[in-house]
Amino acid sequence: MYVNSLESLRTSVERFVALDEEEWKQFSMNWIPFSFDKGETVTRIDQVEPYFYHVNKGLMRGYFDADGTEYNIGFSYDGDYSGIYDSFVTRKPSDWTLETLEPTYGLKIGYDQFEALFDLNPKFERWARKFYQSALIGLGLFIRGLLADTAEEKYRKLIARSPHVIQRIPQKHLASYLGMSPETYSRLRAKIRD
Amino acid sequence: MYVNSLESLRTSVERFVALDEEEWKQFSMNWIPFSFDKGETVTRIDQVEPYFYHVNKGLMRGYFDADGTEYNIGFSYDGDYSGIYDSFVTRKPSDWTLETLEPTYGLKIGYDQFEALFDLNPKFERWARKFYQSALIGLGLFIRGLLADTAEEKYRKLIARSPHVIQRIPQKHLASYLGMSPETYSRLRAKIRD
DNA sequence: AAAGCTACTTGATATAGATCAAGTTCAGTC
DNA sequence: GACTGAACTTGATCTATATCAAGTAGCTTT
Repeated sequence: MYVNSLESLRTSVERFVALDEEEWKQFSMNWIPFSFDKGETVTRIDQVEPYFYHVNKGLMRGYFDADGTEYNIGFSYDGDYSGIYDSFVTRKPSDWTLETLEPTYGLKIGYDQFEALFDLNPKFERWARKFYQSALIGLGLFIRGLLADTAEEKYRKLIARSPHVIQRIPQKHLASYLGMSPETYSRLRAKIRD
Repeated sequence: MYVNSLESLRTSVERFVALDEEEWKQFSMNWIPFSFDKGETVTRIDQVEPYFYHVNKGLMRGYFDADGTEYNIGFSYDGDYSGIYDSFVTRKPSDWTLETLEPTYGLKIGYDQFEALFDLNPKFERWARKFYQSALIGLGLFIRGLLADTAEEKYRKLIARSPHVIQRIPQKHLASYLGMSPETYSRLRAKIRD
């Protein structure tokens, strides 16, 4: 994919702010490579999220467990940011788990280094503001679908919106992401195949 | 409440960043007072949200309408920020409506003036970053409840968390906020009164 | 390539909560 | 301060989706 793993992060960052070479050097200085096998737990419940991630290639899911049932809040893949943001921001133990669904590698940055970025250059804080803005918009759309859509509408919108990604994610996790049981998901799939 | 309406905004802003007098003067310069009666539509569907609001006193709800059913995503009251954030950020017409449930007044700032703040002083961008962070955390909690809690659990958590505010909000809007019908809300109320 | 898991499928049944319906109470208006 | 429409309550019924169950297909590991 990317020979130099920094390029993937740079592409993502420059979606929000343009940086010259000197700025990029400063920005990228404290990010460190990470790599996980498939099925590894990256951040576990009761842990304080130490890192903010950028996924170069791979796939992760964020979920929480309530009485043995898992609820996925979202997935991060090639070119996405990732992490347990509420714990990262509040420095309080997490209710959430971050786990890989594929071998996943990319770059991560620790909390103190992340915060230090913002004192180096206001552009970096602008990047973060825009990142949080976009994350907020994403969750707003997600909530809208959860509240107003029937199971069938949710399923139809998902395949319209993300035809490729859903090939890579086990159905039970997609079902959980859409707020329905795996059986319901499977039945919708059969119904809509026609 | 506040004799000088700027003081309410300042209290909110300084929750995230401390400002000296000069900085505060710069920050507050372009905010303008607003005032609405009860039941007024502040931002309507298909409008591009022109303002970012700070509610000094009063109560607003944000909702969207799907086939005649309204879904509340949240409320803003005394000391809260408010607005249709996705439209404000993307400059695209809104699917959402912002409406007052009480006479509401405070301060607002236009999009260009809001963005201009961030070029004046990096502290102002830090304030915005932290605001979006906190909004993101709030929506995460909201989603968690929607996905995993039963109607009764949602109701119990609401009265535990917001005993005072719920006195001010009509039940049908609280029901919609919790993702249940007004009848279910009413029945839970009767059940838990015991 | 057989064994053993886990993921999916499909059918039968159960249920939380929605919808429909008919009062009742309450708040705003003249 | 009676009138009117909206908000709430309570009961009866309905339904979308969950849960339970049993079988099948598809990976993984040796």
